[in-house]
Amino acid sequence: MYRLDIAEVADRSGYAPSTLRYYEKRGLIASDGRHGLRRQYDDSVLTRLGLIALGQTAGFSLDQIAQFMEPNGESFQLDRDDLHNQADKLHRKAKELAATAHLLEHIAKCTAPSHMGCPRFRKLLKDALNARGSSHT
Amino acid sequence: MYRLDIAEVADRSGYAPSTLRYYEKRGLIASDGRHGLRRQYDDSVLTRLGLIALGQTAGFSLDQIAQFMEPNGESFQLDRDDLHNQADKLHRKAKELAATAHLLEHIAKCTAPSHMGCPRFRKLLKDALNARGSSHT
DNA sequence: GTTTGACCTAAAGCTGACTTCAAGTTGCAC
DNA sequence: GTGCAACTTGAAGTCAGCTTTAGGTCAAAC
Repeated sequence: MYRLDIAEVADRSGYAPSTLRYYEKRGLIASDGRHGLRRQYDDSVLTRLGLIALGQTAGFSLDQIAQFMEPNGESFQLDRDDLHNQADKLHRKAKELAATAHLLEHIAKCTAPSHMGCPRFRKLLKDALNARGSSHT
Repeated sequence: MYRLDIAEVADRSGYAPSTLRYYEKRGLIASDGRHGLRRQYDDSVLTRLGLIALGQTAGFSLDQIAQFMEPNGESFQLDRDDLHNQADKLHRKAKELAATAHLLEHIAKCTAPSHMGCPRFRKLLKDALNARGSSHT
C-alpha cells in the first residue's frame, strides 16, 4: 500500500497525467487524497490500470471496462459469456485481417500488366463492395 | 459506360448518398454531370468505390487511398512496398488479436476463485502495462 | 518571502469518417 | 401549374479517447 503521486503513476503505467485525470472523471480509477493539489494514489491503481490496458487491447470500450470493475480496489467482475463473445469477435477480426493481408500480398506479387487485368483482383473488388452491402442488412 | 444517378450508385455500392458527396469533396470520386441538381455518375465509379472499400478493409485511410488512385477512371497506382508494409502490419495485428482472444478464453476458463488469484492472470496484467510503456519508446 | 515547476480546473480542441440539419431547388406525375 | 419526393448546399454535429489551453494554486528550494 504505497502512496504514489500522479507523476509516479504516469511514469509507471505509461499513461499521461491528463489521461489519468480523464479516467478519474470517467470513474475508472480513483485518487485517494491530495498532497496540496496533487492527486495521490494507492499502488492498487496500477493493477486497475493494468486491467484497463488489458481491456483496451481486448477491444472493450472504456464504458465496458468501467462496468467490469468494482468501484474500488483491485477486484472486478468478468462475465464469462462476455469474454467468450469478445474472444470470438477477436478471432473473426484476426481472420479477416489475415485474409486481407494475403490479398495485399497477392496484389503486390501479381504480374498482370495492370491490376485491372487480373481476374482475381477484379473479383476482389466486387467482393469488397458486396461485403459492405451485406453488412447493412 | 452507363450513367447512374446518385441514388443508384448508393444502392449498388452500399455507400450512403451523403458518403458519396463526402468522398467527392475528398477527391476520391467524381460525378460527371447533373440531371437537374442530381449528380450523375459513370459506372466506373463503382470500380472506384470497390477500390475504396478494399482500401478501407485493408486499413488504409481515405487520404492514403486517394493517393493510390489516379484522379480519374479506374486505374490506380499501388506501390509494392506499401502493400508489403501494410500486409505486415495486418499480419502483426492479426496475431495480436488472436493472442488476446486466447487470453480472454483463458480468463473465462480459469478456475481460480478470484482472477487475481491466478498467477497467469497477474502476469498478463503486468504485460498489458509494459506493452503500453514500451510502445512509447 | 519569493521563485519555480509541477500540478490543478473547466472547457475547448483534435482526429477520421461520416451524418444530420436547415433551407433551397428540381424534375416529374397529376 | 401545383405538389412532392428526392435531391442540393454549407455548416454543424457525432463518436471515442484523449490532449491542449488558459488561468490558477501550491510545496519546496533558495
